[in-house]
Amino acid sequence: MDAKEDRETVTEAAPKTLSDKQDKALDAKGGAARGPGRRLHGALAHKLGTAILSGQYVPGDVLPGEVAFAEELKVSRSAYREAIQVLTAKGLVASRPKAGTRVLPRERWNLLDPEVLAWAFAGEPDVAFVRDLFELRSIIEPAAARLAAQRRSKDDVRVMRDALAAMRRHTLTTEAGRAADRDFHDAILRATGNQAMVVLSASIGAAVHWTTQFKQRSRELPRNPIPDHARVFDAISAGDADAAAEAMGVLVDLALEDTRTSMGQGAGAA
Amino acid sequence: MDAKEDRETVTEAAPKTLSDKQDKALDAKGGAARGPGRRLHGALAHKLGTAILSGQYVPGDVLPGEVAFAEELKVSRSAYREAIQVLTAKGLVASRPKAGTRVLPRERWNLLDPEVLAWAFAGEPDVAFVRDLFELRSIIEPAAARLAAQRRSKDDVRVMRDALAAMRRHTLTTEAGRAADRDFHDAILRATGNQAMVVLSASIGAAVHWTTQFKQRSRELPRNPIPDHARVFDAISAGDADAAAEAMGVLVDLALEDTRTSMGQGAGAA
DNA sequence: GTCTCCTGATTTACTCCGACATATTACGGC
DNA sequence: GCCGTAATATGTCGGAGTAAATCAGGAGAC
Repeated sequence: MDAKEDRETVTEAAPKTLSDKQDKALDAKGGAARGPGRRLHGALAHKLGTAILSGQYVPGDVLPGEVAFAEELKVSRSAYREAIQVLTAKGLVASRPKAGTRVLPRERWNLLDPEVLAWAFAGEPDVAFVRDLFELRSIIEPAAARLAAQRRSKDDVRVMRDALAAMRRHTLTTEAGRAADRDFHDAILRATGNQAMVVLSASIGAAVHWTTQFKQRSRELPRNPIPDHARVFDAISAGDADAAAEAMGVLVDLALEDTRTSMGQGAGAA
Repeated sequence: MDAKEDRETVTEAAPKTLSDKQDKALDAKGGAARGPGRRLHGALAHKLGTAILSGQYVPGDVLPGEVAFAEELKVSRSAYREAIQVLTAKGLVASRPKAGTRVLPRERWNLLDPEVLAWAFAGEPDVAFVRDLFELRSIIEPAAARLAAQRRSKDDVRVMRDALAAMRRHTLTTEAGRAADRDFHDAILRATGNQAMVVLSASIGAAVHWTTQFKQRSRELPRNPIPDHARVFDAISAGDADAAAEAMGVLVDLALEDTRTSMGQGAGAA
């Protein structure tokens, strides 16, 4: 019937046919919505993960017992336990018989896990953490650009060129433009031929994605980011390692500056 | 009575009082042993994780159905599912109703997760991957040393001095010495005051730990690593950022060289 | 008299089981 | 060729029983 109309909304598959009981229970608690492809335990993990990342539970806190908490959340123990296993796998909590499930110290958290990163940015982001991420980015990306300039294949260059063109067409104000931005940086990391770099790319890309959203939130971008990207592309394309590293360094610094001023509206960042 | 005698076997706490049925089932499959603090689903996740990391299952492969596989592994469906949730959280697999559980492409794997890293080094390590990790290390650690030189507190310096002293006492041939080595590098990462760095420290530290074991496996260390570390310490202690970065660069390069020659015995590394 | 070590009881997570609900794929009818 | 229907595997549920770690109590040594 109207299934076709729903399809026409394209892109992200909207939550459609849902079980009534479970979602009401979660929605009632103000928690994460559940959609297709998003199982109950996944939504639970999201809910609990954001609660921990937002400081609602601090390291050392011990969660209520399985039976009590599962009942409070209106889910079965199975679903609750599976959610806890997810959090355990990401280093957020640890459970032991008799001792209960307690939140681990922050340094045990896998903060570079893309999902944890998403949880960290679900609420108001920690300004200090964003600064740390950009600092990491300012170390990784110039080095990656240097390696990419030395090792890039024709195919890598083509992908980067396409991404750059897409960035020109749409701008960073559109989702398509931001996706192109991610593709551009991702292509550079991949061109290094280093698996570890590619994995970090997923994390850093996620972080950039979230911070970019915050930039957009406050006002129009004051500066055109295309020339910076073009300089990086030209250097990598020409195989000039030093120039690539330097251009990328400039790009990241400027991005950090933009983000800082956008976010600093609330907090007094120097 | 004889409990004391058991203690005298020292080092690794041997699995002692165990449930009989489960462990026999796992041992029979040649799988991961289960000990205190190691739950059944954790052991299962380890077993399946190593199977995936070792290439026993390749991306795109679909695992047997829940009921069939759980029965084959001699565990309940609950325990099996919880193990799968762990693998899902680390990006190794994804399950969908009717479609089954399939192994995701490598770029989706959270290779920087300490546990995944451990699984990767459980069997014969991939030489290319070790090279990638050292390349990442050669980017991160010098930059971290630079930041540490600028920001280190008195306390940081003290921890580093203690670790260095411990390295001198025990050598890298003992476990205590290797722990001191980890502490030293960890202290540097922490001294940067950057959370993201500290998290990476856990990953890189794990990687270094595993590769160091491989170095030990082949032969005595040909070179004394203390002077390299001492140079780094002196530079950081003196607050000389450039010297710290340079000394750390040398240290990592030499470590890579040692590892390469040790591992290259089998594979023909240039 | 105080402290340490051992032993036990209790609480909690862990594991297992069997059933039902739901989502997705694949087949067959229109 | 499109749409509805049925089959199948994952997802969710609730409860029962097991194993393990912590806390409290008591016996022994200093």
